[in-house]
Amino acid sequence: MARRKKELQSVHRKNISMAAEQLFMKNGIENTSMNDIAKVSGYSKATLYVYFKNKEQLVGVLVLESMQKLYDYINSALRQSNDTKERYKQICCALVKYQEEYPFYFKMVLETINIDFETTNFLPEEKETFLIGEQINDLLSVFLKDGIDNGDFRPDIEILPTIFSFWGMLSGLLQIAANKETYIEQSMKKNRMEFLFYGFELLYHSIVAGDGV
Amino acid sequence: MARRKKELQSVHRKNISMAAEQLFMKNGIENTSMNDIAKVSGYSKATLYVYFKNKEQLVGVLVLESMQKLYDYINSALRQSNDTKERYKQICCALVKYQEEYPFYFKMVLETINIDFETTNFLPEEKETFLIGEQINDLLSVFLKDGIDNGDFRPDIEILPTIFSFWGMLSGLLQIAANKETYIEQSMKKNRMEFLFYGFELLYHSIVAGDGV
Amino acid sequence: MARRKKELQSVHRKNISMAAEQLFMKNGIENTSMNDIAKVSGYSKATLYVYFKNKEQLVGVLVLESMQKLYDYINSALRQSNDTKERYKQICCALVKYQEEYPFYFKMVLETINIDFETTNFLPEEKETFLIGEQINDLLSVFLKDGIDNGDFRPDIEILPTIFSFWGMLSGLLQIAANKETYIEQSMKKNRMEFLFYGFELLYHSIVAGDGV
Amino acid sequence: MARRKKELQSVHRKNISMAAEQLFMKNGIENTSMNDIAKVSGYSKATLYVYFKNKEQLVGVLVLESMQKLYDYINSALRQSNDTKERYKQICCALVKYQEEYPFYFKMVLETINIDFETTNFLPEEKETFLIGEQINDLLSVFLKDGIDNGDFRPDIEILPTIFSFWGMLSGLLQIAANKETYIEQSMKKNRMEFLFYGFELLYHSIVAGDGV
DNA sequence: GATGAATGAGGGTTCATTCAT
DNA sequence: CATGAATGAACCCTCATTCAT
Repeated sequence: MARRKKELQSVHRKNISMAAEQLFMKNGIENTSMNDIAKVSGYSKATLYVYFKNKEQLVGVLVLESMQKLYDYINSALRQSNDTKERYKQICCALVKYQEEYPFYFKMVLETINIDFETTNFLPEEKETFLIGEQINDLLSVFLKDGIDNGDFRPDIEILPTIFSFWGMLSGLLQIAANKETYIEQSMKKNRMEFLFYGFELLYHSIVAGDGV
Repeated sequence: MARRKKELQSVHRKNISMAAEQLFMKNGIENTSMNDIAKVSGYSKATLYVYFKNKEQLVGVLVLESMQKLYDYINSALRQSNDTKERYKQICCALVKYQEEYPFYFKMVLETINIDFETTNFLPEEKETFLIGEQINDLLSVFLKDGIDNGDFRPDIEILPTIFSFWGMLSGLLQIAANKETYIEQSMKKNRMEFLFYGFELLYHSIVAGDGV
Repeated sequence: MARRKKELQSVHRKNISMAAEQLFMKNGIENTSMNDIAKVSGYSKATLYVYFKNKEQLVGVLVLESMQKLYDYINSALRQSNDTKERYKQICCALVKYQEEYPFYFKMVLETINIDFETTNFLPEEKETFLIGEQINDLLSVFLKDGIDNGDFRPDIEILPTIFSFWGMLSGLLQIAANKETYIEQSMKKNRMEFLFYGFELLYHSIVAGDGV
Repeated sequence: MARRKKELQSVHRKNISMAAEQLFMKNGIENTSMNDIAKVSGYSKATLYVYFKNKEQLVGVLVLESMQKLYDYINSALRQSNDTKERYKQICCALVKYQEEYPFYFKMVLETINIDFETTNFLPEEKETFLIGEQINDLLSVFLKDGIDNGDFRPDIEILPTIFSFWGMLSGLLQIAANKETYIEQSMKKNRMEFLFYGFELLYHSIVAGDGV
């Protein structure tokens, strides 16, 4: 019984958060009102506040969820193969998949996380999101080290700065691919995915060991 | 007389747009109200609408201005030297400078531009912004071609996809450097500029010709 | 069984009303939500409405309870001594004690009671509160008459108007002493109790028989 | 021209504040919404915020205004006569008049003023209200001293404690007279004013010099 | 009898925008 | 031309209350 109820609870939360997600994606967070979310989710505005403390927490939960999924994606991407290049590609694919599912949070994850982490107030969701981010970095750290050990990557690259650079660069690439899809299609002969893989390939050169790919 | 008035007009526009710019930088676009702009610029709220159709247009004009400046920065960056590597660094510095001056427009330029370019309504400013973007791309196109011709860059890179990839990647790098400054400082031993130059260098490897930098 | 249940009922009512009382004192009636009361009392919000018709009734019950206590206080104050002056002081002390315990109801008792008593709808609690008020007045009435008979009070005072005047004046005094405690301490050299007793003494003069205290 | 405009401004403020006053009196401050005020005043809700920073300030302004009037009333009451008893009665009449005009603020003035005066934030209106309160006390201080010098008042009364006691007592008396008007009329043979003057007279005895009134 | 779930109604406040002057 | 004045619409959020179970 208790179980049943708990399930119901989480169903409602899910209904609401899915409506929110959908709206955040279409219109952006700032341009999505609790009213909109209420309408789309089919609940009354007041009910939203039964399941989520406020809008901020609703966003926080969504970001956290997406972050967990991103971790899973990257984790399973790394398990697909032992070949460095292949693993790199899988990671890129994971990011593509993630961005397609959570276009909005993608930006947020890269922008908002870990500001004033020790000092100011942050929601529990924000903290957990941060921790998962750290775990993802650990995953990537191992990947890079393995690649260096294999001789696939240049031995002079620095792990952490490289990870962060890649975070920035890959997300920048994905964003431009998403935001300027039509323009890219018109000006070059590539569709979005082709463009992306061109960019991924390009970036791979930046760390690959001297004798080529 | 008519001339005089036109000059005055543009003075007022400048006063307003400068106030807006200043506020956008301090508080962000969303958190800057027309009221704030009116107060800082010294004009009445209604007067703002004499000189700008609405807030959107005011933003558009500012984006355009920043884009023009970006063009100038990149243009003069390329004139500083004939050495490919050096010119690359100058371009990076231009972007850093630009981001420091126009942190907000930076994101916008990369996100908003040329959506629905043929079909929907867009402000004249948006069109012009787009055109300057094209000119910047031309500049970079020549730069890349020169590099290939010199043997500094790999001959197999494709011009336009590379330019766009770099746009995305460099802006992603700059954004992450800006948004996670403190985190970067704490987790690695690098400050923002050191991190950035590590990233720039990394990315340079992605196009450099085989025999090294 | 029926009896048992009834007892339980009243236990629940007590639990709720005590939680409410505690919250009303800390935050005021207006700033205490049924939600707060539910949380503190340990019952669900809906259960509150099983035991009390609505918030108003819950307040009404609490006012009634406090009124009963006030009656007890005054009653026992009068039993402490046969000396008129001493009894007056004891009554004042009873009021002080009451105000300290029920700061909120104190005001309510003096403000809200017996408005539209004959005509409009009023809760049974309000009626009972009123009746206890009458009993208190009876107590005071006897006290005044005794004082007059003893020659301690001026013979020309009118009983009921005097009682009511004293109600108003003493409660006003207590309120000002409570609300401006710090100001009083700073502007005169008296703390709250010293100020109060100065006031009580002052007011005693208003009814004392000619030859002084 | 400028003058004309200023007048208009203040007309609007007056319209709004009068509507608010009326509603505050009828329903209390807490139970009066900005919406109500908008409707009654005939302005839109947004316009209210053009003329008053927020609800708090609107209340503050009203309290200040009433306080200024109270000062005027008391000041002119004291100028009406040189006879101590007569002046006392005039003051009481001033208070009656004040309470009739501003029943709501009467309570506020006695409750809210000068809490945390040095330390916390308070609106400029609150500060000014406080200052006028001080001036009123000065007025009363002189009145009491004169009475003592004349031999009309007991020489052993302490000025400030007496003033404060009277503030509390008189306001308590006025409040009870207002809140229980019907009850008073029914239980004694006095109407509100008769009851009040009985109380005023009673209280006068508390400070009058020994040989009677 | 007790409550989880839900909500209608309303709270104060902000903002881009309009329009008569 | 410049603006004081005004506002509709929207914002996030809270609350007392109800009702099926």
